[in-house]
Amino acid sequence: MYLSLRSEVEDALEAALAALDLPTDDLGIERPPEDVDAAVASSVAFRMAGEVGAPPPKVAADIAAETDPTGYEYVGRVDTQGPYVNVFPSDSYVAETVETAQSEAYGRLPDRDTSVVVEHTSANPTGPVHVGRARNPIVGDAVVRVLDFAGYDVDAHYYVNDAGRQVAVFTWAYETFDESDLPEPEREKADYDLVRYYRKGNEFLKEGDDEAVEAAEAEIDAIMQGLEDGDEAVYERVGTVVDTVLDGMTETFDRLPAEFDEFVKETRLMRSGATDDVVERLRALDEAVYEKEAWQLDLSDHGFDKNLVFLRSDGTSLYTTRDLAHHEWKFDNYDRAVTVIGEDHKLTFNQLDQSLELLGYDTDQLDQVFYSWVNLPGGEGMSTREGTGVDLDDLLDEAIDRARAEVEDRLDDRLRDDDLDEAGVERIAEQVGTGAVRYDIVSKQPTKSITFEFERALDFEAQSAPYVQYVHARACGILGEAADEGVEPAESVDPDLLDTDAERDLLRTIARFPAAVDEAAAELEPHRVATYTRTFAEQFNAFYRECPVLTADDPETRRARLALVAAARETVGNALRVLGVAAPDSM
RNA sequence: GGGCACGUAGCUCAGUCCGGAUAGAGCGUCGGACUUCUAAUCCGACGGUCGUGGGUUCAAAUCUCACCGUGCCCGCCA
Repeated sequence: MYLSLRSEVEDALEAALAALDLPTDDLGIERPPEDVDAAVASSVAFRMAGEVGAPPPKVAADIAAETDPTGYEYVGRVDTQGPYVNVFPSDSYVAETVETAQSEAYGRLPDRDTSVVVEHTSANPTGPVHVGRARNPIVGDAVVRVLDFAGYDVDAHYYVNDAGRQVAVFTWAYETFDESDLPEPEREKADYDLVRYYRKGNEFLKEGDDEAVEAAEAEIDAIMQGLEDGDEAVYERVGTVVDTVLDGMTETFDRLPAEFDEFVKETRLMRSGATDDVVERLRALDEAVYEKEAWQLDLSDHGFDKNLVFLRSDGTSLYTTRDLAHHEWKFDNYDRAVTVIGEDHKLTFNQLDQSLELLGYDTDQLDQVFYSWVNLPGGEGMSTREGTGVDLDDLLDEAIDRARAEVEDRLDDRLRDDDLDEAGVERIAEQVGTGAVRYDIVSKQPTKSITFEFERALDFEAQSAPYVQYVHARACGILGEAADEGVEPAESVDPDLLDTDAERDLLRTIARFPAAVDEAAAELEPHRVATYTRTFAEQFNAFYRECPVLTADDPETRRARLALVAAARETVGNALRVLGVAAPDSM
């Protein structure tokens, strides 16, 4: 609705400016500050003041006078406040917003007939997911949801690194060490079970005596070579380790939840011949050089100091080589490809982008979302290999425990009489606990680094998931109560019935939701939706305070407000779904 | 040394892409509101040289340049 209003305002302003013989290329359309009542505003008068030779307020008044709302569906009154031209929405804007927002699909944008593959997480399958890695599935899954909601046809992919050196080390370690030499696993789960071998192996390679390490390295190299040569037995050995660990990790991702449509293995691109094929084409490029027995791309003419090695001197491919084949495959199968990836991969990714361009691809179809690392207080990093950091499973457990304690605490002085049983307590604890962790991460700009603080992530008060979830629960509560009393939301609403500031502010915020989705999708910034939910919650709470619904003075107002509550519930419910945060019916 | 990112209140963050209305929240501190649709809520007070300095502009947190600080990267690892 807001998007339509905005484009109508553009048309109306353009027409007014043209009628005044003024340029129409810069309309200065913006959203006014919260304490200004207009829905859309323009600072165009500043820009025209010089041209016209009159002070901005005078110019604004002239433009406003020339702007004719008739013929526009959503443009109501046009007014000025000093140098600003302010546009107020029409009655049908109000009525239509309340009506359309009551639909389950509110905010979902029309199909764009465009397929997008979103690759995210793609963490090495080497062990339990720790909090440092958690930013990727959380942001990645939110990007998937935002794009889906914005009308794209989205597939979520996890690119499995099953051909790298680390996996070879892992396979060797798994086959070499005996369980009796390992510590107890921290959890009864496949990834915790197997990571013990990986850690033991790395420790051995670091501290074992030279001769033994050399022998181990030879075995590891043999595994790498086996993969490169297409040795089925080696694929199978590696696959056993990778699949087992990945199953454990997937269980953790499911808790968030972060869901994948497909796990694409690197080895698939080796076995299919795609990697060899791209190597041939890379070698044929003008930028290809053969130095120190390794094939590389000299990208210095394209702004890269460092050569990109794509074939080792022993003839094996590198991660980036396989990733080039991987991206060619994406280009063949999708209209767009988005990768959510840590900023430490930025250089490599830019080289990959450049290489794809040299291979003749249109890399405008390729987008990346880079995120910064998550650190522990005190500047300590997190490492699977060394076993430092906070496991995501532990964080989620703790979050749910705290949420459960919170629900139980509130049980006694709970006003609402809805017979909350044990399953209900558990349901709320999981929705709130998991939601809090997820929201804490998804609500921040990915480019900013995060210092992970347990207490802050699990603060259930304002600016957290529970704060927003509570709004949804409150709306559900009112609607449930109304249904019990046999009161139905109004099907069509007389805008005059919703004319307090609180009602109008809430309505305007509801109307803006599709625009928020559109912007978040365009910029690949799901945190914008989180920012939106926060504003939304504030507006709803103001409405809740100011406007009694069930005890409103007359039946028409009651039903009109109820319709507004229904619209609010769908809006905040869908906003939470876009973020991947549960929307509880009660709390 | 070079490249990229970040720097907004004591702390955690929006706002920066696309320059415009007194720079907004939350946490913390202090003071208030539950016989009224759920107090995981709300209201109020206190708190800011938007890292520093220059430039562009009628107008700069936002654009631009320099500098400072922090992080990441600069491997025949991923």
